[in-house]
Amino acid sequence: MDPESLDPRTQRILEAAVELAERDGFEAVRLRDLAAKADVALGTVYRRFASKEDILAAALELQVTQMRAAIQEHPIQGDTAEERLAKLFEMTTQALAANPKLAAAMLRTVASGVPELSEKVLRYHGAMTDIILGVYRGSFEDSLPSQKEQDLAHLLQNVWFATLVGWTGGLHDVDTVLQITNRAAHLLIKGLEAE
Amino acid sequence: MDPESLDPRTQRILEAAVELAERDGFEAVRLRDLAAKADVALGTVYRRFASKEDILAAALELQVTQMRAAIQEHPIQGDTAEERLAKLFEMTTQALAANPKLAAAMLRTVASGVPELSEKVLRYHGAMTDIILGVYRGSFEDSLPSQKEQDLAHLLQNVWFATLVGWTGGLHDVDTVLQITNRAAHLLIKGLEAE
DNA sequence: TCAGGAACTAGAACATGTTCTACTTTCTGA
DNA sequence: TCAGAAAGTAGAACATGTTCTAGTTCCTGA
Repeated sequence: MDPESLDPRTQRILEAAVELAERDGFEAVRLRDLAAKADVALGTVYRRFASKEDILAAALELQVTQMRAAIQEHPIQGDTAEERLAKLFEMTTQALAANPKLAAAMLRTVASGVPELSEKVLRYHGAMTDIILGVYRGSFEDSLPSQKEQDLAHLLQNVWFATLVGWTGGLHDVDTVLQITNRAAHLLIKGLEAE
Repeated sequence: MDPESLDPRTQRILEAAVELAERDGFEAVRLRDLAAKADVALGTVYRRFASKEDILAAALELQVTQMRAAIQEHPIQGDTAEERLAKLFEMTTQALAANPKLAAAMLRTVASGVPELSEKVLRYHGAMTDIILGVYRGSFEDSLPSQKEQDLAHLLQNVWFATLVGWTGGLHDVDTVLQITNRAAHLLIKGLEAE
């Protein structure tokens, strides 16, 4: 999922989608505009992607995969798992908040429930869980994570995702996203210890 | 939000939307079909609702409000909060699973991030939090809930929501939704006790 | 009662996602 | 090298969400 590994047309299509979504959101990713911007024919877009949402799902996958690589490259520092997780969520949430319209478009795609997307959504999900797990443990060595660790990673991802959805829906602001997610991390870790 | 309190045309529009979504999902809620089924003109649909998603958001709000009334009427029995919450999630998840396409359409709407929907989404959210809080406490008396109780309700709702989205997206099955949600309830309650 | 306005209706019109067609260009393997 | 396949292109065509128009019906307040 290296962007370089993609053929040039696919790369241009994804770049154009991201730019359009950044500027004006999901509806602004008009496929005629997208094709023009990427300098391909509309038919070519549809040869490579099944739908508009498929394009955005691919863009998301790409971004998350790059993020995982970046974090493995420059590990997050911190003495406790809770600290490291707080930094992770701070970083990633700020990154999303820097382009709120793009973030909303991608979250909407993940939540669309379109069966054709499940493969890509699953890969996004897996990458995100890996990241959380790696940060929690403080390393990306691949000794098998315990069931408890997996539960924690999965639950935190769910809380973060749902809270971000609330943010994109105008239910609360970015700070609230972090507060809620950190509260969840705190409580879940405490709960696991108490078990 | 009593369905009876709605004017007949609005009621017919919402009923038609739910029927179409139950049978064939979000895309099948074609507004021309919907208007025909509800026996109103297309213009009337747009006089009452801002968009297709606005209709589904209204339908969701209605269903959740009815659910809250039903639960207040017939409280969930159980000795511990954890038991009662497990029953609540079991009931509600099964109810959604009985009409998976409708459920997917509604969740997709909640996650769409369309700003115009935020008012309705907020009301849905509030009603759902009330339900969880009431079940947790074992009563709907309105003594002020503590911050901890609110946190718990909010977090559980997030986990449940995100997991349902995963289910509608084909990431896992209904049983998994319940396992994850119950695990979260267990850990969060433990975490709160340990604090 | 009735004038004026609000809501409704049928249907055209428009925007955009998606598909299809006819033709051209590029790649691939014998 | 070159024939056939695969991929690309321009653009028409179609489906459906959304808006608009013209005319009708219904309600409300003086």
